[in-house]
Amino acid sequence: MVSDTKNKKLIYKEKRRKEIAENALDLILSKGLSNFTMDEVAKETGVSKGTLYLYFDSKDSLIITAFGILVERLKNYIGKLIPKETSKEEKAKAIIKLYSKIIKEFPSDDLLRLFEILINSIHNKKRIKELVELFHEYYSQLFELWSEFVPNKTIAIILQAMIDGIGIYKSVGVDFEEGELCPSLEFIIGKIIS
Amino acid sequence: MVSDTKNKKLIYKEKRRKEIAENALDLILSKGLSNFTMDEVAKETGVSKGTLYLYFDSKDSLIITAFGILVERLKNYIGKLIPKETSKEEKAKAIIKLYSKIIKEFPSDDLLRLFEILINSIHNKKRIKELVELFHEYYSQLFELWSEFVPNKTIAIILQAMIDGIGIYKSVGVDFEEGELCPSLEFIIGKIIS
Amino acid sequence: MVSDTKNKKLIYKEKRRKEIAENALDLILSKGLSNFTMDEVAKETGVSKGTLYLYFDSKDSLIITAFGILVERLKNYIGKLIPKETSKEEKAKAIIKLYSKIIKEFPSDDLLRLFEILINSIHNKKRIKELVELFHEYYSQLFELWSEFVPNKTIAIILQAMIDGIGIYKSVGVDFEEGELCPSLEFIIGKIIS
Amino acid sequence: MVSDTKNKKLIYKEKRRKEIAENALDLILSKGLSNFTMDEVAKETGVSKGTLYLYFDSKDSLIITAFGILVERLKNYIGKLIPKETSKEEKAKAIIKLYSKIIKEFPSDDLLRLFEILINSIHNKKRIKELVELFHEYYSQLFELWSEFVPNKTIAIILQAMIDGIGIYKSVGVDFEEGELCPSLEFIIGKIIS
DNA sequence: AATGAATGAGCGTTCATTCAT
DNA sequence: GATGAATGAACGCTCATTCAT
Repeated sequence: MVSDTKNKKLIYKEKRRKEIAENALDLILSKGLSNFTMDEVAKETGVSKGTLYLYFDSKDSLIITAFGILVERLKNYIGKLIPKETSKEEKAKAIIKLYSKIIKEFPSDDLLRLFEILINSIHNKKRIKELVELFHEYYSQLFELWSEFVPNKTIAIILQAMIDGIGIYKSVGVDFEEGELCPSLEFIIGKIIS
Repeated sequence: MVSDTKNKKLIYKEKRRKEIAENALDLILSKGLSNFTMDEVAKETGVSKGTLYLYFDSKDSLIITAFGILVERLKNYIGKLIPKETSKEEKAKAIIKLYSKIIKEFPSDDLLRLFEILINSIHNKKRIKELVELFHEYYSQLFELWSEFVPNKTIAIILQAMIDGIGIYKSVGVDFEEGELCPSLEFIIGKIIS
Repeated sequence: MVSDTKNKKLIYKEKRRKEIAENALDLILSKGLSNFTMDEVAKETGVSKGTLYLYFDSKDSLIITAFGILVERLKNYIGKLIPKETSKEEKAKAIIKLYSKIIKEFPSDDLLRLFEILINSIHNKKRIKELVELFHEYYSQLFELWSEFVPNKTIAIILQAMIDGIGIYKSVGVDFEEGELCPSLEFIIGKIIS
Repeated sequence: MVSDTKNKKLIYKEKRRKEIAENALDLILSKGLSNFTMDEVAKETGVSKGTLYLYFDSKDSLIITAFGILVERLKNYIGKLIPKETSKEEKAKAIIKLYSKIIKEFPSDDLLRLFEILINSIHNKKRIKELVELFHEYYSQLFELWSEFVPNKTIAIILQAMIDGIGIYKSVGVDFEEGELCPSLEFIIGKIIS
């Protein structure tokens, strides 16, 4: 019984933690990593600022948890889009379609903020270590996607880097010929997985 | 004579401006955009904080100037490596070699910080506008490199995005098989410009 | 009960706000509007500077609140002195006496500072708007005093302007024949309300 | 000869001093006493900031000199308007007209700034002493104007205080019935000098 | 467990004044 | 005599973190 109560409490606490982190993430996504404050997180969650420190040691650890949620979101987003086709040819087509879709929807603040958080944390040893671990969860899923079509994992990673590079380029104002982007992407991917 | 003295002063002033901006850039590169302060720039340059404002209107304009220097650095770095070969075939080989070199030297904090500054400035309308203009100077040079080998400019941009994407990936801790990276890159570029 | 606690807190908070504003007012009165700093207000109140900003959005809003207290003080001061006589003749005499008293007590820094704050805020659109609203509370009370004896409101205002003008003159060092001031005032008022 | 050169220099220096002070005054009139800077004075005069300190010991002494010029200006303005009529009756009418004119032209920033400078200097012992001396030059001229029509000097001062009070009231936003102001003023003055 | 008042170190910026040239 | 670069103390304001209740 006692352990039941304890369990309930733990579950409640975990729920609360997540709620806070989600609000933090929303703020990070909308205002940028270095423009969001603990005050706002507290206000958004409807608790006092002190309460945040019952669930998180520091702003840093809140950022890390928020980052984890972002990674989870992106994983789910991609997961749903991953082609289930069995024939290799159809799968190839589906992948091209998938990435065209992703790219079309850029600038996705989500992806950009993911890199913002990562890049901004490079001088924070402790933080970057934890973030990179979470980030791995996200990209390893993507690399697998390519694995069937390319000679080795490194090429898979490079292709994924290309996609993210395009996203960042779009976000920071590189001017793509809007109509040319998807066909060009298809052209490139086609060449490689052929 | 008078104009000589004036000229000397202007040159001196310009030199001072650059000195400050370079110190600012160093600090940005070493501590990150959101961790560097005017106090530190002053200390590093050996002047008082007030002096900085004789040369720059605001922290923002100092950041923009520092960014300009960074862009210039990257341009020079690339400029020196750009192949002068005339035969198309040799040029192709040279490009592959060039990018292998660039990638090998990553994680170059320079490139990463360039994107950090850009990404972090997205919520600052005035600043991002000026940064993007400077950024254009950098990447347009690169796009030209590819133009001979690809059907359109967009593909050139995508290839460059891929290179930058790899740089960012390396910087944030994606683990490339060190030995595989360059050959893989060559494989991809080869496929595309073939 | 809950609402009781809440109430207590609100009252406490309001008390604190007032305490801060009163200290600010004291400083304004003693050092002048453009010489008082948030640091001093904090020190005087015995709190940290940051705390001030829990109670006031800005220095401006603190000034406005302090000004409100000053207006209130002046209103109370005048309120107590306002004649309750019913016969018009007696009331006239009482008014003359009232103003003689006010003038005798000059230079009242209070009144002078009231105008200092107003005059110094003329280039601050937002602030002056709020100050003038508060100022109205003060002088409309005074104008009524005269209304019974003069043909129109404008004359009432002018008479009040005269009183304030004398106050300012005394404060800035115009040398009145001390013994002549009150009789002269009585002479003038007598002429007008006759 | 030597003394001639010296003289010339002195004259030149005095001219320069005045030029600087006039620019300072213009800035004070347009931006307010606590909003003008030595930088702006230098820029406006076309000299370096350091040069200002060859002509003035401090910002304070520049303010005092500028104040003197303002007083001079007001004296000239009034001087020109002072009635030269010989018959007492005509002179009375002329005075009423004169003050109607002055009041109509309010809010004259000039007069308001005169009081702003005075009021703001009350906590600056050295400065206020010098200002008051200059101020006397201005108002003593005005008091004489009334002297013929009133029983004593104090009443003359009070009437002048009334005029200045109206000016200040207008400047800080007291709402006069525009059409009523001059007739009311005439009514009051008429009553007193009758 | 939760609060929210309080802190205090730190930030970007301003400006009267000085002084080597 | 004139310069203008440099100073440095001060200012208003912010915010992650703490702690008594």
